[in-house]
Amino acid sequence: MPADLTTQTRKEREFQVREELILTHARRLLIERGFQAWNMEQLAEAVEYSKGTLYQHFTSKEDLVLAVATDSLRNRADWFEKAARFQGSTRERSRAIGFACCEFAEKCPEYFHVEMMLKSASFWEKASEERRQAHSFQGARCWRILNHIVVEAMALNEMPRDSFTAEEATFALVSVTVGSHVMTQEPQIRVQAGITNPMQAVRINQDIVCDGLNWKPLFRDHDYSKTDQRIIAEVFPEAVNWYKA
Amino acid sequence: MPADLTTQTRKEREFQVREELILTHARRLLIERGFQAWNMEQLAEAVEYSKGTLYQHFTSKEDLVLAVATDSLRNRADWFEKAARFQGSTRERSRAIGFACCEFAEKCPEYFHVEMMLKSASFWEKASEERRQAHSFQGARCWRILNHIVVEAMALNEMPRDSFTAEEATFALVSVTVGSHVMTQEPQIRVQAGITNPMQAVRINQDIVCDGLNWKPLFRDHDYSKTDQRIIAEVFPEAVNWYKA
Amino acid sequence: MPADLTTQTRKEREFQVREELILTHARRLLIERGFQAWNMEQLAEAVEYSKGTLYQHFTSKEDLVLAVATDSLRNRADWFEKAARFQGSTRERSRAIGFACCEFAEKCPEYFHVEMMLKSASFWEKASEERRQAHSFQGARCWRILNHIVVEAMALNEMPRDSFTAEEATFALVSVTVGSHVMTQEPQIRVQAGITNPMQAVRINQDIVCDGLNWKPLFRDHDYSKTDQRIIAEVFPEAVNWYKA
Amino acid sequence: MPADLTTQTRKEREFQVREELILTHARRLLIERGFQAWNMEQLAEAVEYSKGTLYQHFTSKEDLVLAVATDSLRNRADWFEKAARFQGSTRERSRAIGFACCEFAEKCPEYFHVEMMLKSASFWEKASEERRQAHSFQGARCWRILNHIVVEAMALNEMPRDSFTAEEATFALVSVTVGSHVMTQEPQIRVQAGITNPMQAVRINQDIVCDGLNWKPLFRDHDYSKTDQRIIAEVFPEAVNWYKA
DNA sequence: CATGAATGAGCCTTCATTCAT
DNA sequence: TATGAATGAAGGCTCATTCAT
Repeated sequence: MPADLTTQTRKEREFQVREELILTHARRLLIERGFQAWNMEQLAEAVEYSKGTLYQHFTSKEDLVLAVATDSLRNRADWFEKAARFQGSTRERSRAIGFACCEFAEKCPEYFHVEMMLKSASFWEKASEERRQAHSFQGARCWRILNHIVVEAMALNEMPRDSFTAEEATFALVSVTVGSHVMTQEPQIRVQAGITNPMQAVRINQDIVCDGLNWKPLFRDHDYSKTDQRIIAEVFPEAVNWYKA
Repeated sequence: MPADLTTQTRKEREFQVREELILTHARRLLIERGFQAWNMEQLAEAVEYSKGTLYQHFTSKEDLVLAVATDSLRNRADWFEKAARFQGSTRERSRAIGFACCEFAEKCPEYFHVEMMLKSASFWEKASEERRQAHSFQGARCWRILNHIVVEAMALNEMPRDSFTAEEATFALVSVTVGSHVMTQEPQIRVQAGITNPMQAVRINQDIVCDGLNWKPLFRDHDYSKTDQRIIAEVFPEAVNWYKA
Repeated sequence: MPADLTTQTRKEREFQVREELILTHARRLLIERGFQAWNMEQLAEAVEYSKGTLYQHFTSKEDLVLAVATDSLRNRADWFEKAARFQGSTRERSRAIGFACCEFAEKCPEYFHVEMMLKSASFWEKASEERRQAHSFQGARCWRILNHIVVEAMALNEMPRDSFTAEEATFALVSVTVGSHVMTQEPQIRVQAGITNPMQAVRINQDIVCDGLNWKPLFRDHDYSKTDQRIIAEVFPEAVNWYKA
Repeated sequence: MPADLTTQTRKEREFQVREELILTHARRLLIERGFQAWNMEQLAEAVEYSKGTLYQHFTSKEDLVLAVATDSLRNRADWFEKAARFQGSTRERSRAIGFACCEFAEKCPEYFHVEMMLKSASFWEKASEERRQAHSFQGARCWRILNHIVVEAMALNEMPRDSFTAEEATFALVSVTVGSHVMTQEPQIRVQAGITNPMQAVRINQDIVCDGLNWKPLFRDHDYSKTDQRIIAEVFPEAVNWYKA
């Protein structure tokens, strides 16, 4: 193996490692303080590199934050994929995806802190085109995976196709999940709703929507505890923490 | 009646009028540009008062923005109250509240632009205690109104009480509504879900959740178009715009 | 006289005074250090105002520097105008304008330091449209004044019209003057050319060009010392310094 | 001959070649963007060497730019020398040098972009002593060549020696040339003076000055078109482009 | 000798907030 | 009470230069 090839590979590896280090610390700051309440100087100190080095990886603060968000989204899509491969009925698989959403909220809480930045035009303008596309791509992956299960459910007559389109059903599931996570973060709402286990609350809402879509077998007719145990064991063995809490 | 008392009262009236003027323009800026992309100078110009005068009404930019948000929330609670007085079954009244949510999203779009700020600790720290409480108060009003209808529905056996608690049901409705509004704003989601009428999409999701809660009469068993016409006519006569679109 | 009018006027006056103070110090820095070797912080310290105040007068460092340059140009045009009103033959009046050029170089040396910035596109982009136009306007004034004298000289047959156009003649005078000032600043050239009095050197060159244009009465046929004394006495009584040196 | 000496020589040759490569690209950047709007990184990319290598040739960006300028100046001096050897009267030879100036402006336009930097003390401080001297040396060469022709013209009574000294005459020619090039670059001046062919405008001004110096035979008495054709053919056969334009 | 990752001083600009008038 | 000039901290980003490999 030629020396320069090794060198190249090592440097690339180091570059990758450094980029991940930066992303990790940026994610932490995002979780702890949101977007505004930290600056590139502080991040540089945290990663023990200089500001200049940061800018060799990312073209702007926004570009960096978008990269964090996209990373999270990639995780989510990966979890979605794993969940979609769960052996079971379509409703059981959608349930597995529900778990994936909770896993996402648990492991990538910063995403919800960034979400609104993603709606501001000025934010996107400051990010590089490359990262914009990467983000869209991961978003589309998530949607597609869930949508395919819904389409299959309709094909198998496990969900009626006369009330809602597959897209409406997918949209309902996406909406209730995002909304539940958002609401779950509001201290006041938690008090009023008497929520002690946020993830549980999210999953209940997903069940309500699935039942509302008449996705068989209905939650109110069926005991999903066995399924849940299998999902945890087979798909998210590391998820016990939030599931038990 | 002493002259100075009259003066005082007039001054108070003028103060009120000015405060509302400021809030109106701040709301507009919030809608048009979000939180960052305008400053107190520009707001002062817009209201044709000086910056100093602005600070006689609000202790900081955050305080001002929170006041705008609270105003919106007060509107929402007011609309909820009107909707709750609608003559009809509990499900019909919840439906009226669904209308109120859409009315809110239509008339107070800035609220969604401010939402994230409301989650940042540093934001709340800069607002006055007075406004923080006012905000919480209006939030609680909204919750309570919807919650009462759910409780009543359960009392009347229009919604089963064995599957979910009243709080769970309320939370599900709140979550799906917020989530739907949020998702509805994402261009990519709109494309993927084929959404042309966002408000319609929100209301479909509310129906799905209500059906999921088994709130009778179910949407899939019942034609609500007459109810909807009545809601519009009796509660939101001015809502036609977004409803027709 | 209403109180607020007085106030207004006083504030405006103060604003003007401050703007001039800023320009004066900026001019000094430009002379001493060129464009790069000072920053807005240092200027702010020099004028004993804050950076923010600087930016209430000028939109950028470039805008400020352009304002200095335009001020100088305005002076030049004013001096040109005064010179053009000198009582005498066209050649004598052009001679008076030659004095004005020297006066300009003496009183506004920073202009030559800024000149090249004025050729960089990125410089102009950062200045406000308003100042760009003001600069062009003063430049055009200078040209016009000199050009009119040349045209008149041709009309009176004091300069032949068969060799060069009026514009060519004007351009030659402008070029030799600018070039002489530039070259005069080069220490090496001064040594090689044995220049002790730069202004004198500039004026000799102007004479050479006028003679080259065959502008009567020729320098080599005529003693202009009386004219020069009159110009100094009547047009630039304060110019003695550089003239005597 | 020892092996390492050969190697050394080859390495030296390569070093030279690389230095020229760097200078060539730096000149291009100077022409295209001036001094500020490019950085060492971009130059390194352009020459396909690393930044470190750049710094083995030049001690700083300023040092590098000065080297470019000196190179140009060396060209100018070389062209002056060739022109000075032109067979003809002194005035014809000065005419050939006028051509050389145009050739210089055409082939080394970056020199005019760098000129101002050369006046800033901070620029010179950052360049190496070696390069500073090299630059002065080439500047002096140019002056000397022209000056010798003037001296000779006076010796031969082709130019009167009673009006101006040889140095004054040389200085006038240098000044008008530089000034004409500078003015010729100003868009506004070009418009006002109706200049379509900048080089032509420069040469007209040189003629005016020579006539002003009474350098025989005068331009207005003599047809120089034959001379010009010879100069082009014999001294600057490659100059046709700008001359014809 | 060549490399290019790492550095960090430096700069322009913004804007919420204050306070003398 | 209303004003708006003045403030100055803060922050994103650049880039010439260095030096370990």
